[in-house]
This record gives sequence, C-alpha cells and structure tokens, in this order.
Amino acid sequence: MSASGSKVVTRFAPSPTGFLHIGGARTALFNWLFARHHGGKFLLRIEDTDKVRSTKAAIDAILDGMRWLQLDWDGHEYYQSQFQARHAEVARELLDRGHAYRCYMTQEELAAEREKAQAERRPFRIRSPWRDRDDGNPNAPFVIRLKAPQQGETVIEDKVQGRVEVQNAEIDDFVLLRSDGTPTYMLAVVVDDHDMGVTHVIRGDDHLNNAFRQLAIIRAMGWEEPVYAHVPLIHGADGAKLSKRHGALGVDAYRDELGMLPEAVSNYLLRLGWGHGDDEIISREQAIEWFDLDHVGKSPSRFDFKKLGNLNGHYIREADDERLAQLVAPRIGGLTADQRDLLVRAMPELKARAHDLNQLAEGARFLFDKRPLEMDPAADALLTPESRALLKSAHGALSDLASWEHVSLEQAIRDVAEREDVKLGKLAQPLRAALTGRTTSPGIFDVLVLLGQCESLKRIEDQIVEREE
RNA sequence: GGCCCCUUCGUCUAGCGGUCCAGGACGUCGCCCUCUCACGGCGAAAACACGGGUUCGAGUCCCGUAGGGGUCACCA
Repeated sequence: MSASGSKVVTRFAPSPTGFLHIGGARTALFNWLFARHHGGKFLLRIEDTDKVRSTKAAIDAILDGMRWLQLDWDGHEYYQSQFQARHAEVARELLDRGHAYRCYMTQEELAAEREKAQAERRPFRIRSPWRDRDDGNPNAPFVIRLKAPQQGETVIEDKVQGRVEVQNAEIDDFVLLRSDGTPTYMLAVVVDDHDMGVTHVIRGDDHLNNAFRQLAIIRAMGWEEPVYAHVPLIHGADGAKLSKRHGALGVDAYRDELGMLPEAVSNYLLRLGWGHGDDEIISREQAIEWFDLDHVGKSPSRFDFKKLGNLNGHYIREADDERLAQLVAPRIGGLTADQRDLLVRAMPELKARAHDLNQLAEGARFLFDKRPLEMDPAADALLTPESRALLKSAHGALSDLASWEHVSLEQAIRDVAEREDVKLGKLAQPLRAALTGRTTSPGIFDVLVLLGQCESLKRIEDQIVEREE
C-alpha cells in the first residue's frame, strides 16, 4: 500500500485567504488520520505565495481551527513563501535540461489567442511560439513555461478515484515562473512536496486535473512520484457546491456560533465520504485504527446539519459536566461563582435536552433568571385560577418541608396532587410554569432541587400573589 | 463547450457476482416510558437513475443514455 518500507508523510496545504472551512478541515482530518494510522508524519504547509490575499488573521484562524479539532502537525508549520528561491532554482534547472522554455508572449497576445479560439468554438490550449525557439530579447519580460509532453497519455492510479487517464495533448505548457520571477502554485507544490518528502497527496478532487500537470514537472525532474488520493468535495444540502448558506463556514463558526463540540464535528466529517461498516460513533483512537483510503467514496456528499446536530447531542451527553459548564457559561454571561456551581450541578439534567451549546445555555437560563420571572405566553396560559389554587396548596406543602431533596419533594408533590384529586401533570405543569416561566424544563423535582427551597417558594408566590386581586 | 470524475432509502453510508424480496445511521411517522421537553426503548414507511449487454446468476463487471460534479489563469 504505502511505498514499501518507507515512512508515510502526508500534508495539509491550505492557502490562508480565509478561514479554515469545513471541506479543508475534512481534508486535514483525512491526512492526519492516514499519517497516524501508518505511524507516519503529518505536515502543515501554509501556501502563502499569494501575498496580496494571504493574511495573518487567516493563518491564525487555520492554526486555531486545526488545534481545536486536535489535528496536531509534526514539526513547525511551513510557509511556502520562504521557498521561493528554491522554486526559481528548480525552474532554472528545468530550463537547463530543456524541459522548460522562456516564453515572451504578452498578456495581450494571450488574450487574443484565447478570443480567437472562443470565436472558432474550439478549446483553447496555449501554443506558445517560443516553445522551440530561444532567440527572444533577453531584456524583454518572459515567463518560464513547462515544455509539457504532447504525445501519449498520462495515467494516475489514484487511491480514491482509481485509474485516471488523460491524453498529454490536453496538458498545456503552463507557467512555472511568472515574469516577476515568482513561482506559480503548480511549481511550488511540486517542489515543496518533494523537498518535504511527502509520500501521499490527499486533497480535494478539484485538484485532480492539476495532478497531471504536477506529474509532468515531477517526471521532468526525475523525482519520485507521490501516491495521489483525490477526495470528492462536500456539497450543500441541495447538491450544489458548498456555499456559506450550506455550511461552508469556518470551523470557528461551528464552534462559536453553532456551539458544536470538536469531537462531534470530527466524527461527522469522518463519516462524510468514508464509512466503516455500520459504525457511526467513532472515537479518535478507533478512527486512527480503521481509517484507510480504500473506503473513501468517489461521489460528492451533501452536508447534513441534522445529522451533525444529532452527533453533537450525543457528544454533549457524554461530555464532562465541568467542561460543558465552562463552555456554556460565557454564553449566559455574568455568572457568579455560586451560579457556576449551580450550572455544573444542573448539567446532567440539562445536557440530555440539548443538541448544541446554545440550546444548553438556553435551557439553563431559568436557573439564573431574576424574579419576577418573565412568562412565556404558553406558560402564562397554564396559570389559570384553578391551577393557581393548586399552586397555593403546593406552596403550603413545600413551605413545611424539612427535607429538600428529590425523593421527599416527589412525595410531597404527589401527596398534594392526590389530596386535590388531580393527576400529577395537572399540578406539575403550572408548577413548572411558575418555577421556570416555560412549559418545558428538566423534571420538576430536579428543578425544585436546583432552585432550592427559598427561591422555589418565592417564584411560586410571585404567581399566586400577583394575580390574586 | 473540451477534458476528467460520479450515480444504493430525503441525507450519510454498508455492499467488493450468489449469504440482498438490499443492512446501519440521521431525518420522518407510530407506539412505549412519562410531570413537560428531551433522553432511552420498540416498530413502520423509504433506495440499487434508465436502457442494453457479459454471466447459470448483477446493486456488484462492460457499453450507452440521462442527471450531477470538477476543471480549463502569469489564483491557489
């Protein structure tokens, strides 16, 4: 599978022109998993050759996102811009070996050719007159183009896509070095991957066509060819290309705005385009053990927020209460130390009812709301004259209670219901409304326990007194 | 448009010629649990794009058709 004996080296090579988007995160995950599975290395290279569009903020966002997803890279991160001299050196070597040439065509000439091709409705493929001459004015601006093979075909045995064959005539003499002496992406990746010893190139299949161009450089240089694995892209729910509306958000948005846990995002991403039998909930350890390229699907998959949400709910339920409280507290804001403790104590009840951190915060809100509570309309509707009479009765029983614990509270409330000859629900719902201002909440006895005797009684009083006149 | 790739329930997928009248998960619907909402449990509806081959036998192999995607820069 891997080059016999030699160590696996993968890499993630994002261009820092925006945040780490979800598709990139999956690519990074696959590369990371593959490297870890084989006990190899996973490298990170920032493709910042486009100085204009690359920003420090974007670089930070990418590193931050990777750390959040716990995708640690080996060694320090590399910056492609640092290797420009090396790239130029390779271009020069290609030139010396006759595998590249100086092209003096101007942008205008190129545009004219392109237009002409379009007018004649034939595919445009650059055919530079300079491919076979070198009598250009050495002082005129030029680019260095690869002298790509024109006969025969190139085959890639892609680990995901299978055998892919392309006629060499399809591959044009693309630019290696721009007229300002800077390398193009096509040259830079190949050189960097080679220099970094990358053995497996796992990336989005939007690069499949590029692979043939890159291979042409590799062969011209006589370098060892990496194993390619082009993973299908992620699409939106409607099958169209993933847009912001669809979830092409930065991973930071999944964390901050959507309130997702990294293990949920990671698990979801793993199962998007890859499967292992009937397994759905897959731990990191398991993923490392199981991950392979053979089971990566060949068709693009659609992003499904519902499933991500379900997974997130699962991981929230499994998560440690302290950790959840820490994540949720900022979403509530202004909590005292006591209130934070209360949040932790409430967490076991709260977390079964939330699919994300926002819902968790929302569900916890009643604990910290100030009296008198603001009533949801539906909760307000529950407080009829009859139910208020019931609350009065409950208030009496609760006031006398010496032991404020789940068991004794349940006994007391059930007794009231029995005495008043109503079903428990008839009493529990108004009580819930009075205590939380809502119609849904954790179990009513848990709510009483969490709120405490004093606060509970006051909240009930608020609803009895207020309406009595 | 040229070239390349893809096509199993609504969605993610299992399936690597017979064990598939197609399995799991999310979602949907029903029931149970029950003080509400969740959680949990049980159950249901729901797919091999279409047409030809190959084969004793095809979801699995081949060829078309249709649909979808990717890519065609001195951007990465």
